[in-house]
Amino acid sequence: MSIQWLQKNRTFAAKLQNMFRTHTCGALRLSDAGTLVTLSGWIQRSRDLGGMTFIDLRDRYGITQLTFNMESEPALCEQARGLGRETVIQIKGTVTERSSKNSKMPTGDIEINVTEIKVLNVSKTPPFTIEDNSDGGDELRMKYRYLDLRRSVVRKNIELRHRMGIETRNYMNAQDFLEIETPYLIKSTPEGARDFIVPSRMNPGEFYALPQSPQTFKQLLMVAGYDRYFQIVRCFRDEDLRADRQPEFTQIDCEMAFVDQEDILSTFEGLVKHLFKTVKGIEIPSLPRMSWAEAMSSYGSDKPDTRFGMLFTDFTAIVKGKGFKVFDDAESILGITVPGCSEYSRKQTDELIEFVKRPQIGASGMIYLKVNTDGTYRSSVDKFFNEEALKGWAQLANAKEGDLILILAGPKAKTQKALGDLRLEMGSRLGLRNSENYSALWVVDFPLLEWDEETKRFYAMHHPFTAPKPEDMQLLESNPAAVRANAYDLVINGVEIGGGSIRIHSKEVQKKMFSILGFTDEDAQQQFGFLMNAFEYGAPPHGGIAFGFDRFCAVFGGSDSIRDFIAFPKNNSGRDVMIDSPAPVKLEQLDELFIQLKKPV
RNA sequence: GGUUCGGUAGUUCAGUUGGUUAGAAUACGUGCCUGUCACGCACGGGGUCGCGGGUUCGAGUCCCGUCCGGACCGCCA
Repeated sequence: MSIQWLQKNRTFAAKLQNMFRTHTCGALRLSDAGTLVTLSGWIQRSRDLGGMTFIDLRDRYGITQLTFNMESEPALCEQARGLGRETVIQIKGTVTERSSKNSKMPTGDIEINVTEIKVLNVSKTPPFTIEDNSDGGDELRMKYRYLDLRRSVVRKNIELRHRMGIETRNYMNAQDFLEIETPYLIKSTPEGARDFIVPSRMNPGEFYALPQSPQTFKQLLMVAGYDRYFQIVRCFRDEDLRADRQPEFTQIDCEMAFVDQEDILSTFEGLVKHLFKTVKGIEIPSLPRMSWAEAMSSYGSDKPDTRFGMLFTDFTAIVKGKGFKVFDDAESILGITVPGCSEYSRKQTDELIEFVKRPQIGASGMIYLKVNTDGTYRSSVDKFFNEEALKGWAQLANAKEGDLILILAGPKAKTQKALGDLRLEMGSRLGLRNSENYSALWVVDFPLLEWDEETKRFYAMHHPFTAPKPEDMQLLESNPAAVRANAYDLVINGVEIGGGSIRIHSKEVQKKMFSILGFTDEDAQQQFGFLMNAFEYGAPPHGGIAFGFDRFCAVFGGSDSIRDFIAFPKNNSGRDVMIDSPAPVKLEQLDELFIQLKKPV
């Protein structure tokens, strides 16, 4: 698919010819036999058979086999034998049909009978092999990322990212969106993630911040009348990292004016479908919508993996108060029905108990019910519940003979999360999370606010510019926690790919929002006065969405980690091990910035 | 801030209950080989077992500390 896409979209091959090459290493076919060609590339590997030597010459486009014959060209053959891996060479020769073809290679029908070799640059022996199954570990591959990028598996990811970017721009352009750049040196704001800060030499003691997103700027563009904006833009967050989180990452950032939630969802459902179709060649059905409340109660997550079932069953009503203390003390008793696993051994169920008790999951235990194929029931709480009670559980959970019911009990939110993790684990164990299958949906009707016990205040679940649903507006004073927002997330295969909302466009509502979030009027004015003032000059109703571009690419590439979709990513500790950053700076540099370190490092 | 797994040849890894000279594969070097394509065969070089301390007659192996890397929790509007 990658090659087809490139052929369809490039005119490069025709323009390629120059002194270094007439063709790429992926271009030649049997129909080119007899042509005199010049190729340049890297030596992937050579095979010396004594009488003759084969070299695999590699570039971005593929691999072409070169042959050297001891009988006809002994000097050239000797020279070829002496060339090490990753040497850069330029050769001239004739395209020849192979006597033994290799059907595994696109160029496998031909080889180049070489008449001239020019070594353009030699290479040290690379620290790991430049192959699909490289022998290099992650750390080494990152240190020599320029070598890692030569591997076709990584290159395909980078190409995928390029196609995603181009097709995004194609779609957005066709929909009359303008791509507009916004500044990277902006101002630190208290809400949300920690900012990366940048000292200002010309304004001693003052600092820029790198944007976590262009949020306020895109809203100001709406006020300015640029009613369809997008940008593929770098964003920065100084928080701890994960396989799917980098300190700098890329968003497809979008905003529209004179729209409601429906308009936004349908516009960007179009983008999602366009990308699936043009990049993956898949026609996906219309995206289902699920309320946040349903996602939490049925999947225990606001980003449900809907590639498989195992929805939650709430057992609380039928098992609580029957004399089993664990259940009687629990706020919520929830379970999933795992199909076809009633034969699980004691060892296997113990393993699952171990799994849910890990501190990261945090359940205090797990109860199971095996609905055996002979119609009997076997549970870990047989002492407390008779056969008839267990039968009731199975009925409630819609369990068939041969199924295994796994039940967790405890505080509601914690139990939902733990069971959600267990559900994903069971999905993985049963092979139901194939990265080639796609299940995308919108999660809608998020709560506007989230209460934080530690700081005893509300936080915006999405961000403080999100508009409450008009019908919930009256609850804003009386019961803020119950207010739902016109906010939505795009979820694909259990990964949060995008999120957005309808924004507040009235100064009064925005002021009220800040006051609920604990801002004084002065703070709000100081931090976000520029936005609220702008709202006084005819701000249109507007809303938008942003997609995590790296994650989008990773999901399309079938990977959990975004690192291989970023040319030069950082490691778990935010370090670039190739250039060795971050790094100390000279004292003179700090002096210029009027910065003094607490302790000399 | 926390949990957890790992660090041994250039590289990926094995190394049993603490016990003789730390192994394999691959890469690298040398030689042989005319249809290979992960070519094959033979030979060879290659080690501060992350670092520091401790226990012990004896530590790659056990203990403590520390550094580095991976995954995760907290965090990430």
